[in-house]
Amino acid sequence: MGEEANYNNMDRMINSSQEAEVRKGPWTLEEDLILINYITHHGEGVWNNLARSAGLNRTGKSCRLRWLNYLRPDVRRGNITPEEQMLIMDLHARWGNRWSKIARQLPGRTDNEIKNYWRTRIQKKVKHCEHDYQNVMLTDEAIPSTSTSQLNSVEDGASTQPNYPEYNMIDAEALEAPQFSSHESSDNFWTVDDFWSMQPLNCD
DNA sequence: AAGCTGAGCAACCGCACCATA
DNA sequence: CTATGGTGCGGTTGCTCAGCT
Repeated sequence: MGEEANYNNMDRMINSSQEAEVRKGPWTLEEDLILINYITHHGEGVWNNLARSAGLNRTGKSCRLRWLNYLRPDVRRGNITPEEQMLIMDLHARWGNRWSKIARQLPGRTDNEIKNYWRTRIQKKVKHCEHDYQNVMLTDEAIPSTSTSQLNSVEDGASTQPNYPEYNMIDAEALEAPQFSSHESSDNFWTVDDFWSMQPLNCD
């Protein structure tokens, strides 16, 4: 139903603009099949050439994105498990918004999906929990300020190792300390201790 | 039932980096 | 050394849909 609406929109887009121009917007089922079929028989290669050779009126960039984020056979979509969420949160705490790097630690997940997941789910929860935490601090001054030293401890990753099994999947390169010069490099930045101090996240 | 709103997601954009001619 | 083209990445946009009033 929704897809049909998309196709109708695409038809309108195509009809209203010059046919020769490179297409943008949602991919049609037909385009998907062409791309899948072409890559199945010829491999990925140079994307600009691929787009031309396959007869797709798309940029190589668009084809690459569609293939990597959606059409690849090993792409897993939806249903991010709690374990994956924990891993995403921990790796984000280590590396910041290095989505492609994070995605490499989650087989079948794409950087785009993780990025979207972070922005729509985790970031919202983090903010919500931070808000709750601030409210608690404002209303209960009896709580000792132990968090400062804990928050600083993120720099030595060893003290903050999560204890879920997926951690064994991470290779040595992946575990190297992140090269953060300062937190201002990312508005989204938060430390792993922030996470461990606020979990479980389902605090709503 | 209709309108509104926010969440979720696919896709695009712009920039940086790299390879090669 | 420089220009050019291809690729990868992070940020952002815009569309769709479900839930709410």
